[in-house]
Amino acid sequence: MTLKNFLDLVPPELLTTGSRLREILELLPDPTCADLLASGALSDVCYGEIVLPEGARSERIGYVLDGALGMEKTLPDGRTHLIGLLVPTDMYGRLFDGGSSYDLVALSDTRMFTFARDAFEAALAGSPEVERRFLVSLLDELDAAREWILLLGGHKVIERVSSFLLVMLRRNLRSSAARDGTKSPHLVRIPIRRADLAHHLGARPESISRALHDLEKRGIVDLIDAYTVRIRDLAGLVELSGADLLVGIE
Amino acid sequence: MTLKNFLDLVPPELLTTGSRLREILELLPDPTCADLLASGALSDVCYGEIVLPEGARSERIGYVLDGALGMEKTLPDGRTHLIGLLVPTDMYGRLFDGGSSYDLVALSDTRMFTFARDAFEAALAGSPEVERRFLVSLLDELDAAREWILLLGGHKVIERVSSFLLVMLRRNLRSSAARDGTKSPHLVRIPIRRADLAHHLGARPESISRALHDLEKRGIVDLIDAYTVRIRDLAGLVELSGADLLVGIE
DNA sequence: CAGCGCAATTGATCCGGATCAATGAATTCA
DNA sequence: TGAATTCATTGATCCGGATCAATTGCGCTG
Repeated sequence: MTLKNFLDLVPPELLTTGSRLREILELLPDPTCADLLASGALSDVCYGEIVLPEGARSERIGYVLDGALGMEKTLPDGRTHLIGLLVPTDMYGRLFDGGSSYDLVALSDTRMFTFARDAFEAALAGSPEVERRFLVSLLDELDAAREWILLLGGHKVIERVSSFLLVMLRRNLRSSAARDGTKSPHLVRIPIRRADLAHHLGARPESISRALHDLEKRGIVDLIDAYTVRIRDLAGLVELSGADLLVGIE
Repeated sequence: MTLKNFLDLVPPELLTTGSRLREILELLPDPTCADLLASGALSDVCYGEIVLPEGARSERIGYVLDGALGMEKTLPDGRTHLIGLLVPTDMYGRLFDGGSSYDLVALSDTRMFTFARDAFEAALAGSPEVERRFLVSLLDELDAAREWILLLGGHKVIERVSSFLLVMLRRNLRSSAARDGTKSPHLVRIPIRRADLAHHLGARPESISRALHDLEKRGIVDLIDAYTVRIRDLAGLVELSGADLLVGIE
């Protein structure tokens, strides 16, 4: 696998500013980069599959291309909690350290590109510059977690649903940015099922459904199908979300 | 300020395994360590004071000695959300990067020890070993954020209050560990006011109060005063919290 | 020591969302 | 093509916690 092959494989809109991966790849000296890509491989999983169990030290570092992965924590009494969501352009795999404290589960059929962990670590170790870049990507992750906490802080379900749509919209914009001056109507794809979304937002599927249809009745969104929403009134959505999740959407 | 003076100043129970600070200090070569400590200073703030406003690039790195700081996000409509809590042994100050996306606010009268940011960065830059250590401390922070998400996922207020008490208990134990075989009765100090705690747990002060007194009626805790709780039935508390936040206790 | 002010607690009421139950839409399979 | 399965949606009811309104308790200050 060469850098060129890789760039062909990965849809270009997934390698723009949204991700640190491209920056990292381009900072690497040729031989290191080749080593890293040589270890790369495509991987597909189906809904419900456990990509990486809690505590396991992953031998592969992954980059989500399509679909969605959930960070899922299982409580002793058998219940589970979703504590995070990985969508295209997100990476997973804990470097330089033990396993994570949650299962990584596919929340829809998902395609990933994975690298060998040791090749990745070698690449980072070889360049302080790159390691610094990786550190910043960790800070990003921390921000994402904090944003999630903020989202969960919205007491009413409709607030949380609005915030969620904005988070998703922003991610879409970030990854498909740059090209297409054609101000495409704000289409948001919800990559997971109602039950999982409800779970993620600390609510029940019925409440999510009602909230979405409430938003539609208010003229703020159109529901295209269960997994697709068109945003008609961005300002109204922001208003409802209460938060400043607008950041990054002009 | 020398290493010895510093260690005298800081209560020893705040420099045990709970914190990465000691590890970092001890890894540093003497001159670097001296430089770092030379830049150190004590700092006290009162309830409500803003330690570090959103977006500001802090010139000092802080280490909380006593009290509590809150990471507070202000929404455009004026409401605020607490998205994190810093208690003794926690550090703050974003290295190698811009400001954070939240205000840092004192939630009680708080004492910190602070270092100059450039001295701290220089110390890290001088040693990959130390930088690696710092990276791991970031991973810890990420875990803490995820734990908080998990806590907020508990739907009932009594679950969240129970989880909160367990989180606090564990932190106490971590920092006062090692010495005192005298299994002190599990005393938990709540370092913040009811209103802030409620805010933090996504509830109202009245609900927090009722939940705590409910716990007392069930014989699970004794309420010593508004800021102190004795845990009588740890297993019962864990049971109620639903989560596995027991990790690290006993 | 009395009075003030703030925070915590307790009480009463109301509403959002969980829960229980049923229907509708879409996909799979015989 | 029709039955079975799986989700999403809609409807009805109930409860936990928000909200509104006092009351209690404690540290300060006059």
